[in-house]
Amino acid sequence: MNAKKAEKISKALGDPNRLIIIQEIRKKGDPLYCCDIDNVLNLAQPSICHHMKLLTDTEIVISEKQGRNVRYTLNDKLLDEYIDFLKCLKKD
Amino acid sequence: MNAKKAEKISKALGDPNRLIIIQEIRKKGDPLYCCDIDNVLNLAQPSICHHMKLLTDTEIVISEKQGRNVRYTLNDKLLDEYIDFLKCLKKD
DNA sequence: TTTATATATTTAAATATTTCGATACATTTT
DNA sequence: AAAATGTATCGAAATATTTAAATATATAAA
Repeated sequence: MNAKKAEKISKALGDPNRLIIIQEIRKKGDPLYCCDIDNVLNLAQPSICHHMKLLTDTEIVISEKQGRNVRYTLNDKLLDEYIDFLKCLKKD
Repeated sequence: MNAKKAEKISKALGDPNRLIIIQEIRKKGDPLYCCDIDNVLNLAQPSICHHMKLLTDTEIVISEKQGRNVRYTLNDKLLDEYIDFLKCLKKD
């Protein structure tokens, strides 16, 4: 992973609401719908939508349209690549 | 590490200049002075200072005053804790 | 096919971040 | 003690991010 990508992911993770969203996806066992987040976050629907867009744009969260819902899952592979980037920042 | 701390670190890493600074500290073998960064970054001195403050506030970078210079090193321990936090976001 | 539900987009305001010039402070050198 | 050097702070402008109201779109249910 290059620095630009790591920067984007860091930025995506650098917000309290988005961290809660990610933890919620993780907690739910994975597949989670947009509306599930309404219950956890004290935000208007467009705000949640904005955060979801940010997370899916970086691909750290993957979205799949399912009927009129959207199903979200964590991109474990990309998370691993991000972790590897961070490990490289330490001594070899 | 709690989410609040992880958020701060993510935010600190979510900037191209700060990532360059961190990579530069890493590249240099570790101890690096503030003025070393002038050569790498196209930023005014107060801007660099601002970024260094942000990085040291989160403790991801450690500063030690040495004469009229400041010596910077990476906090590998905290980086590890951050990595552990990220690992917990994945499936157990 | 009208109505209801879930999500997305647009627009605008509030807030936060980034940047730099001016200046201050601390230490070292002369 | 004065000058030089390295870093920090203040204040302000430019830019980016976060938020929500209004509205749009897409699918499902009635």
